[in-house]
Amino acid sequence: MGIVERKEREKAEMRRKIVDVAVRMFVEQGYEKVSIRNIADKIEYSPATIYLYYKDKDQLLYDVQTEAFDSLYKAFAEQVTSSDPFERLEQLAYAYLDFAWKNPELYDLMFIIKAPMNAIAEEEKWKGGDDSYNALVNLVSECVEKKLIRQNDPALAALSMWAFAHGFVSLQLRGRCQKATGYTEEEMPDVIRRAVKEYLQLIKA
Amino acid sequence: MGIVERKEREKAEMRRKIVDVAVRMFVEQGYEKVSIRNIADKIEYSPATIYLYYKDKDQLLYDVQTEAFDSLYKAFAEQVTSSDPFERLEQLAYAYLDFAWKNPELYDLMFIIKAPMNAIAEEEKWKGGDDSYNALVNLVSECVEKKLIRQNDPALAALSMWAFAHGFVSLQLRGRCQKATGYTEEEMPDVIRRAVKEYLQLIKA
DNA sequence: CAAATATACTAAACAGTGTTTAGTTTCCAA
DNA sequence: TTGGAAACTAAACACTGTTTAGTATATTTG
Repeated sequence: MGIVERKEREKAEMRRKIVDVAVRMFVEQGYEKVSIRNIADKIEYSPATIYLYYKDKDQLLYDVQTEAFDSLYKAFAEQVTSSDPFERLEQLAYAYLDFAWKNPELYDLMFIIKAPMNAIAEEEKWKGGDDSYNALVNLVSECVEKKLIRQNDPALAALSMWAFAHGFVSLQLRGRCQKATGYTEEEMPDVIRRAVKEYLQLIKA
Repeated sequence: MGIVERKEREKAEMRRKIVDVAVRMFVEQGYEKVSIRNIADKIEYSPATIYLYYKDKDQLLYDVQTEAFDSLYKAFAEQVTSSDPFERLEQLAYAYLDFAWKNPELYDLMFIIKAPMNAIAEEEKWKGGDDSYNALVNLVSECVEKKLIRQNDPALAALSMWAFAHGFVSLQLRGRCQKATGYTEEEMPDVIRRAVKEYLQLIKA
C-alpha cells in the first residue's frame, strides 16, 4: 500500500508550493512585505496550515534561502567556463555581482538579513551556499597551487575575495556607495566591476 | 520672554532622553527587540508621546544612527595617531574593525539594516558617517599623492577599502565566516585583522 | 484675574504581524 | 460501518507601528 508514500509526496508537494510562492513574493515585493498571511492567501490556505509544514517563519525562510543558493550555483555553472583558472576566478566574481544586481531581494535573504540564520542554529550544519562557496575555495586553491595569485592560504584568500565582493554588494544594496562616491545608481555596478577587477589584478601573481 | 526658548530646550531634552535610552536598548538587546512601546516604558511616557517628537520609528533610528556615527568618529580620532599616512590607514582599518566587534548592534544599525535609510530618502542629504568616511577618503588621497599605495583613484581606493572591511564585518556578524572557514567565533576577529593587513600589504606601493 | 487658546500628554483603537489552540472536516484502517 | 488519525481552519493571543480623540496643563489674550 503506497498510501504513506503518497502522503509523503503530497506533503513534499505542499512544501514546494509554499516555498515557490514565497520565493516569487520575495523577489517581487521584498522580504519585509511578505507575511505568512500573504503567502497563505496566495496558495489559498489558512495561515495556520503553513505551520503544519514549517515550524516557524525562519524555517520557511531557510528553505527559500536554499532555493536561492541553488540559483546562484546554477549561475556559476553557466558563467564560469574558461579553461584558465584565474579567468574562471574572474568569471565567478562577475557572476556573483550579476546575481546580486538581478536578484537583490534574494541576495538580502541569503547574506544580509538575520532572520533565516536563527533557524540554522538549530540545524545540524548549515549547508546553504556550501556548493557555491566550495566552488570558490576550489578555484582559489587551484590558483594558489599553480601560483597564479600572490596569496598562499587558500581559505583566507577565498574568504577575502568573498568579503570584498560582498562588501561592495551589501553597501550598494543599502545605497551607501552612491552616497559615498557621488556616482548614480546605474553607474555603480560598473564601478564595482572595475574595483573587483582591480582587486584581482592586485592579487595576480 | 524666553518661554519659546525654554520650550525648545525642553523639546530637545526630550529628544535626547528618547535617543539615549534607544541607543542603550539597541546596544543591550539588539535592533529587533526594541519597540516603541519598550522605549516609551523605559522613559515612563506613553508610546504616543514619542510620536510628538519623532515622525516615525525610522526618524528615531536615524538619530540613533547619527549618535553611533559620532562614536565611530571618536574612535577614529583616538586610535588614528601615527605620523605616517600609510600607518594611519592601518590604524583606521583596525579601529573600524574594533568598533564593529565592540558595538555589533550599532554596526548593524549603521550599515546593515534597511530601516533608517527610509528616513534618509526624505532627508536633503545623508550626513551620517560623512565625517568618518571623509577621514578615510582624505587619508587615502594623501597616500595616493605621496605614492604610498598602488592605486591612483582615491575615491575608488577608499570605497574598495571600506567594502573590504565591511564585507568581513557583515559576514562575521551573520556568522558566515565561521561556517565558511571553520575557525571559532573568538578566532575570527584576529583572522580578519590578518586578512585586512594582507590587503593593505597588497595595495602598498 | 478670567476666559480662550495653544501645548503636552495619553487611553484606546486600528491594522497589521507571527503563532497557538481548539474544533471541525476529511480520509484511511480495522 | 465505525473509530481514530490526519488535514485543515476560525478565532484568539500577544505582539508590532501608528493614529485619533479627548483630557489635563500651561500660556496668551481680553
